[in-house]
Amino acid sequence: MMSTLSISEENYLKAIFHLYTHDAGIGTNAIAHHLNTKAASVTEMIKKLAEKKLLTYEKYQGVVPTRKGFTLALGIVRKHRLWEYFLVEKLKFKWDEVHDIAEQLEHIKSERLVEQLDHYLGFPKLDPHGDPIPDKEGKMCAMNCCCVSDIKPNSNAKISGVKNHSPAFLKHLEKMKLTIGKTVKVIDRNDFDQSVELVLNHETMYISKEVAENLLVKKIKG
Amino acid sequence: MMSTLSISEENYLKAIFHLYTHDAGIGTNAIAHHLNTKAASVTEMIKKLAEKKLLTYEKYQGVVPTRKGFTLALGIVRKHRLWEYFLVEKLKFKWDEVHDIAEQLEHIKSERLVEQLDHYLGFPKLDPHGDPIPDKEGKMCAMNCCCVSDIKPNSNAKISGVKNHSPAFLKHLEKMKLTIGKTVKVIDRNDFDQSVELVLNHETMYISKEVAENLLVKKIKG
DNA sequence: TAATTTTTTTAGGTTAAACTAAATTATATT
DNA sequence: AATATAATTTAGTTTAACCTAAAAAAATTA
Ligand SMILES: [Mn+2]
Ligand SMILES: [Mn+2]
Ligand SMILES: [Mn+2]
Ligand SMILES: [Mn+2]
Repeated sequence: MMSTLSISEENYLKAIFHLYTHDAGIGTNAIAHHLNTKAASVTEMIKKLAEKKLLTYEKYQGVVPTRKGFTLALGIVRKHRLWEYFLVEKLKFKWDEVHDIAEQLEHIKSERLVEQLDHYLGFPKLDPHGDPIPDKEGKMCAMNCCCVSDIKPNSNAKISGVKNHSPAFLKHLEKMKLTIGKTVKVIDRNDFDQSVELVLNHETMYISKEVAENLLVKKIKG
Repeated sequence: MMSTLSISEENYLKAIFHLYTHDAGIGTNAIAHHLNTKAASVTEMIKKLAEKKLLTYEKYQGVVPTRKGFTLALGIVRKHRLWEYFLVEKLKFKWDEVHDIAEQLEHIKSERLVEQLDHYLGFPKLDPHGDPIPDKEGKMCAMNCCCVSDIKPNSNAKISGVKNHSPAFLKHLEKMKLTIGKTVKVIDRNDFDQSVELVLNHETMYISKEVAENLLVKKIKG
């Protein structure tokens, strides 16, 4: 009744899910770029997923995930983030080392495994990068955050996540001690290079435009 | 330099390793049966693995794993058994539920992951079925065990493993409380049906020929 | 609107891993 | 030794997932 998906199919579904939820247009090229394949391959796979009612597709009109496709994608994201949490909290990996391994682990097929793992980890709500972990029903907490570059000067904020997940960026943040949970005060934005001045642990520091745009925070009163 | 193996290649290597170390002849048919494929598919794969110097092969003469192939196979077995241990000890799976999941997990590619997992688990020496877990260098403890049917009457023995790993057999053993570590006294073997009489927890019980042949024990003095 | 550029699809091929059926080699039986 | 049986290999297909190059459609720009 529920023919099991191949790893490729799962990866396409997940890519479409991500593009869909990040509002970005879900064009054939965008999907191809996201998966490191070519547009022609995407068109083929899209047809197969449409056959399986995981998304709706009309030629040249792009795709939209169906309820079923969306739910399946959420399940893969759930696994990915639970495994990342496991790798960091239990196996002592750094937050910049876990994504590639989770890309493999997310395809392990066993409902029991996911539920037991979730239980074992204490039903975490957020993964090591601050991304919400969907629960068994696919529900996850809303992330009302914005990037540092959108914060008004002279306000306090708590670091809550990253937009860019590249190891290079993550390592850079860690070196600067800009890790999740830390509180910062945004002092000012420099018009010349869009760098941002802020205070972290009572010390003044400057972060580049690139960092400010990819570091997510939540405003806090004060 | 070390082209990474596909999941299929890994499964063939592992099957050959198992047949090889259990003395069974490594015929094309035996491998095919072990992997649920057909002999023709085996011949093809064998050629590829021989190309990669993971085994030696001469037409109609069968195969022998090379040092390199043997080492790689050991690495997969190591991962399989470490994951089984993890599933039972940390995620509270039963010993009859872990094999299929470990069949998937054993193919996750990350040296770091295996070493961290091993460390996290406390470098276990045996998996939930009593099979030895190879260490990082491929060394594992020798299992000087034999099946209950080979034990002389009136001797004590400790349950140390299973020959048959099927969930049905494992569940059956658990129901009869014949679990690893338990001590039993072998009383007698019945000539009529080869069933074996033994004492477990001060109670007399009979086990069938099939059970006696697939339950592994270590003799103990007394 | 017409021309140009970009995006998407189609057509046709490749590769890994499977399969069936037929041919070949090895082993066992008479 | 001749024959029958079993194991193995070869030949020829299939399928999923990719690819390149060309065609078609859509979006931009002039
Ligand atoms: Mn990730
Ligand atoms: Mn993450
Ligand atoms: Mn197993
Ligand atoms: Mn085992």
